[in-house]
Formats: sequence, structure tokens, C-alpha cells
Amino acid sequence: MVTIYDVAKAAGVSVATVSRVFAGNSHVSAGRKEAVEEAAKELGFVPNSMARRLRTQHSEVIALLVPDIENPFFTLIARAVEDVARERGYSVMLCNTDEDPERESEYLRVAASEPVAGIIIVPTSSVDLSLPLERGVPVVSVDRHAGSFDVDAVVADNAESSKRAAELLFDHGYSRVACITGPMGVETADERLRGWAEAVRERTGSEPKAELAKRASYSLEGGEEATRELLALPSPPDAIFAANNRLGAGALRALHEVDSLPPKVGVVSFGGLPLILLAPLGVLITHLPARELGKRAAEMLLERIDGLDIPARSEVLEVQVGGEDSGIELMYGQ
Amino acid sequence: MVTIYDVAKAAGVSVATVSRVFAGNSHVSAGRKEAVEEAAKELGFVPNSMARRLRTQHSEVIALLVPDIENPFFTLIARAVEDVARERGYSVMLCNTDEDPERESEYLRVAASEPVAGIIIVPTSSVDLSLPLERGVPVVSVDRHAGSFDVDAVVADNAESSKRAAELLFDHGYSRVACITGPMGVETADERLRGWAEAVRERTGSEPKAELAKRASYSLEGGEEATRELLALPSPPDAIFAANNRLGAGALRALHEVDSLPPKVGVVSFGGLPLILLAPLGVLITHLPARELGKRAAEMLLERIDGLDIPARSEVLEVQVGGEDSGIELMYGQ
DNA sequence: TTCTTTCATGTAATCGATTTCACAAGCAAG
DNA sequence: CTTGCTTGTGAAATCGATTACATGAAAGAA
Repeated sequence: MVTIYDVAKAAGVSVATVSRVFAGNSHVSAGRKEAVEEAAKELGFVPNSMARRLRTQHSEVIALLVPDIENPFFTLIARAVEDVARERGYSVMLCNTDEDPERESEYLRVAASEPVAGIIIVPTSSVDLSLPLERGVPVVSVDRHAGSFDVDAVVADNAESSKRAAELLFDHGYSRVACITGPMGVETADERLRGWAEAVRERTGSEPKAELAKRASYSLEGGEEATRELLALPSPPDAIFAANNRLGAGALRALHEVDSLPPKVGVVSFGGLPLILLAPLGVLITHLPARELGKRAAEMLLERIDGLDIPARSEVLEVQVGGEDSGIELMYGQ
Repeated sequence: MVTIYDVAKAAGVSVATVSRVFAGNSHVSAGRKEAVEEAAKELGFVPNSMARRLRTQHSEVIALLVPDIENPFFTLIARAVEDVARERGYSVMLCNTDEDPERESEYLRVAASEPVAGIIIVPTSSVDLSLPLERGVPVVSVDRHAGSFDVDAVVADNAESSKRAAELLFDHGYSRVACITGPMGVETADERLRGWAEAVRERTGSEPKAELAKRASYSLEGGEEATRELLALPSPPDAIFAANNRLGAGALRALHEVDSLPPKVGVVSFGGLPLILLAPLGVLITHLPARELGKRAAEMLLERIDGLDIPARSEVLEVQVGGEDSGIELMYGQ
């Protein structure tokens, strides 16, 4: 491997001078600078970042922990994070946690031992950030808050916009609106359920029925199963509020089986569907600001890496409620 | 930061002993081993990988360069790569090149200076791998070959299965089958075009018409535009072979505009569409083995990292031709 | 001219681990 | 009772950069 020592020898200068040239330091005479650059090119010298990092204690890598990059919502976040990072000379280490706390903590251990410059995480509900925080690695939480850990967070206004999303169904004339949400304890699931309940309360004037609020895993299968159960009720709902994109897709699939696609049974999906809707179906969609979440998270993290020392911030981004997917539309995600 | 020196002092041993304990080296007496482990836990010691890497010259990070993680085809590849890598203790650095040779070479420079343990790349047609190869960093090319660089590659059998895909349209009774493929010089685009041409030649007995073979950028817009041009021909095609998923989506969108969705105009998309087809549309699909491509690429790379020293291999994975998307189906990609 | 500054440069310490080497102790074989 | 092997241990060199400090030269001020 070609080191600065080789370059120094070839250029007839000291290693300090070579280092200065590569650091863009001005305290080098033009002649030597040129000689160093020539020697470096000649030898094919590429500085070794491991050595630099060890010395400077700075890493130019940020870890991104998401549940599953295959979910288009997280794909968009990842892409946005990478864009912001690259612009600033940082690379992104991608980690899929599959919502598994064990996998998550394993990755946090790796990130801490790296150590990376910072961490952006979509945390599980039992996340433990003490390791990176103790070691001074800044963390930004995205999409959800990180339990009791006091770190920057960027989330969507889940409760409020879920309320408006559920109201949309009432506005469209439906009266018995069910909810399919994620597992208990998952922040987004609970918040979205709360929004739905609020809407039902306001529009019907009574407490939401327990049997109309289904919990499921955030998956296609979960959405299907819950929908089937809802349809099997003595008095089934005439509309469904699905708390995420996968649940929405599952609901549509189940409704299709029994030929009850919208508008027969109304559907609003919280978060866009990865789909082309080929018929004007009237599936209602709210658009989660995925790209914006990722972008803000990366920006906030970089500020922390740059040394910003203020109390933890919590930003709430607005969800666009009420787009109706009709005609043919391609969406890769959200 | 807690270092092995702190641990050594606390445990009353030398740094060498601490290092041996963490390396799982057997040449340590039980008593001291325990003392070290206790001290380490007490102090919250996490070994610093930068220092380890500098010394061992080994990195546990592999770089993954894809055009765009938002394309579900590459999302799947990325996920598969990450899965294999994690199992073996490696992390994945995600890089989006956007098919931009400059961005690509910039990332390759970063990867070489890191240096990473290995590189998996979906290369542009003007890729230059000399930097990593000179530095002995193994490279595996996936989805496409890496120009004249002699590295392991995993690709789909594009030409052969494109031929079969185009034949499907003839089998369904269409006779004037057009092709929309990617830019000139892009391997997959050229191969798939070749497959289509072969099918036309065999089924019609004459050379394919030049005006029925459209080049476009691999994008939704490219597919739309090309489709519009095809439909505007004096004698327009009655079926379209779209050489990738985005082109396929674009074609469907354009056909929808003029109310000519399948089966009016036949469509086969080479590579799955990120969609839910809500009507039994008869869009024909070939399923690219995206996950399998990523998995094999990662496996081959790890073999190289482990020192496998045989001539470059080129694996060709089979494409499943002929699935028909009907009913409601959710596909995140391919 | 002489005294400060500023600039260019090199030497050597440093980052935090791993690993070679030397040495000592324990034990088996001759 | 040696000799030879294995095992446990620590001191010190090492990986490849950065950077504090020292030094000498040049430029500017008095």
C-alpha cells in the first residue's frame, strides 16, 4: 500500500508536508505542493481513511437504522438521507432492523464501536440508545420518538392528520368507520388510532366501538386478516381507515376477494400505496412526507455532528390529507 | 473514551492480555480473563474498530453501488445483500449513483480510500474499476457486466428470456409487437432488444422494423413518451414489449390515456411492476430474480474477501417468464 | 541595523488497537 | 536432573495518517 511516507520520499519532502498538501493547508510553498501532487499521482496514492479517522476521531459515516428498506416509505427516507449526506461528504451505512430489538441493539453496538459520526434511527418501542449517547455519538430519531431518550426527532403529525383522514370517510357519506392500526405500543399505531377515535367521537357523538378498532402487524397479511374479521362482524363497517400503506394494501386485497372494493366499502390509506391504480377507484390516500422526514433528519444530524449544542428538538411535519388516487398513477411509495 | 489501557489498568493486567480476551484467544488464564471481562463491563468498554482496522487492514464493510435505491428492483438487491452481509458480520455502505459515471467514480474513490472489504456494483457502461482492483479490493458486478474489467458477475439471462417474453405476446395473438428498451450501450437494454428482435424474426419470418424498436431512458417518462410515439405511427403496433419495470409502467400510463389498456394493446413488462392491479388486466410480467441476484453477488464477494483466488466467474440467473398479473396483487418490486 | 512577526518545514508524539518477541513457569520425557 | 515443549504474560513495535512543537528563513517595523 502506498502511504504518505512513500509520497514524501518520492517528492523529497517530509510526511508533514504531504499531509498538509492533502489537507488543503495553505502553509506549503507552491513548488513543493506541486512536487507532492505529482508524486502522489505517480504512485497512485489514496489516503487511508482508517488512519485519518483514528487520529482525528472523526468518521464521515452515518448509520441509518430502518425496519425494512423494502417498505417504500423507508426507501424514500433512506434515499433522502443519502442525498443530504453525500452532499456533505458523508457515507451511509444501511441497517435493516425488521423491528427486532435484538437486531437493533446489535447494530447500535456496531455503530458505537465504529464509531460512526452519527445515527439516524426509526426506533423500535424498546430502543436503548444509552451506548451511542454515552460515547457522544449524536442520534436523530425519525418517524417515531425514541422512548424516553432525549434526542432530536422528526415525525409526522399522526394523530391530527389521522383524524382528518378518518373524517374524509364521513365526508364521503360513510357512517360506520373502522380502523386497522399497528401493534400496541408502537407510537405511530397508537397515535393514528387516537386520531381515528377522535374523528369518530366528533362525527358520531359517541364513543368508538371497540370491535371496530383492530390491531394488526404492519403487514399486508395483517391488513387482510383484520379486514376479514371486520367484515365478519354482525354489523360490519362501511369504511376502513388503514393506519399504514401495507395495512391499506391488505385491506384492498381482502375487499377485492368479496367484491367490496371502494366505493362499496370506503378505504383511506394512511401513507401512499406502491401501486398503479388502473381504475378510478376512489381509494383515499394521505401522503406521508417521507422524503422530507429523511431530509430533515439528516440535516438535524449534521448540525449535531457539527457541534450544535442545544436541547433536543422535536419537529412535526405535516401530512397531506385528502389526495384521491384516481386514474392511473404510479407511486413508488410513502 | 475507554480504551484497552483503561481496562488493563483496572484489571491489573497488560493491554496484550485484554486484547487477547476480546479476540477470544485461548492463551489467557481463566482468572485474568474474568477480571478483564468484569473491568470491561464496569467501564463500558467497546473496542474501537478504527484502531483494529488500521492494524489488521481488514474492514468488515462492503460498499454497494446501485443506480437508485428507489427502484424496487435495486431495493430488493440491496436488502438481499444486507441480509447476507449481516449474517457474516459485515455492514453495507449504500451508494446511489443515479447512473452518473462521475458520481460512480467518486464513490469508488471513497470505497478505495476507506478501504472497504469489497464492492458490489451495478455499473454504468463507462465504469472504471482500476482503482479498487489495484488496491486489491474485490469487486462483484451485478445485473450487468463491468465493461472489460475481469470481475465476478451475476446477471439475468436477458436476451433469452426477453425472447420468450416477446413470444408470449405472439402467443396471445398479437402480431405487430413493438419494443421499448433503454439507452444504447446499456447492456440490459441491448440484450433485451436483441431478444425481442430474435422473437420477431422467428415469428414473423422477417427482420424487425426499425420504427417498432424505441430507445428511451429507463424511466416512467421515457416509457410514456416512447409509447405515444409508437401509437402515432402510420401503422401502430398492437403490442408492446417493455424492457424494464419503469418503461412498462410508463407504457401502461400512456395506453390508459387513449383508452387502449390491455388487452386492446398487449403489454409485457420485463421485470415486475410496483403495483396493485385492481382489474384483471392481463399485463404480462416476467419476474427478475432480484433477490437472488443480490444474494449471489454478496456470497461471491464474501468468497473473494475470504481469499478465493480463481478466475472471474459469470453467473446467469434465470428469469421467470409468463406470470400474468390478474386479480389484485401487490408486488413491491423486481 | 536590529527586533518582531509570519511563513515554511521537519521531527516526533499520538490515536487505540493487534501482534511479535522474549521470557518465565509448569510439566513430561529421557 | 537436565532437556524440551506448551502455556501464560508483558513490553514494545506497528498500522498510516495528523498535528504540536521547534526551528530557521524571510519580511516588515522601529
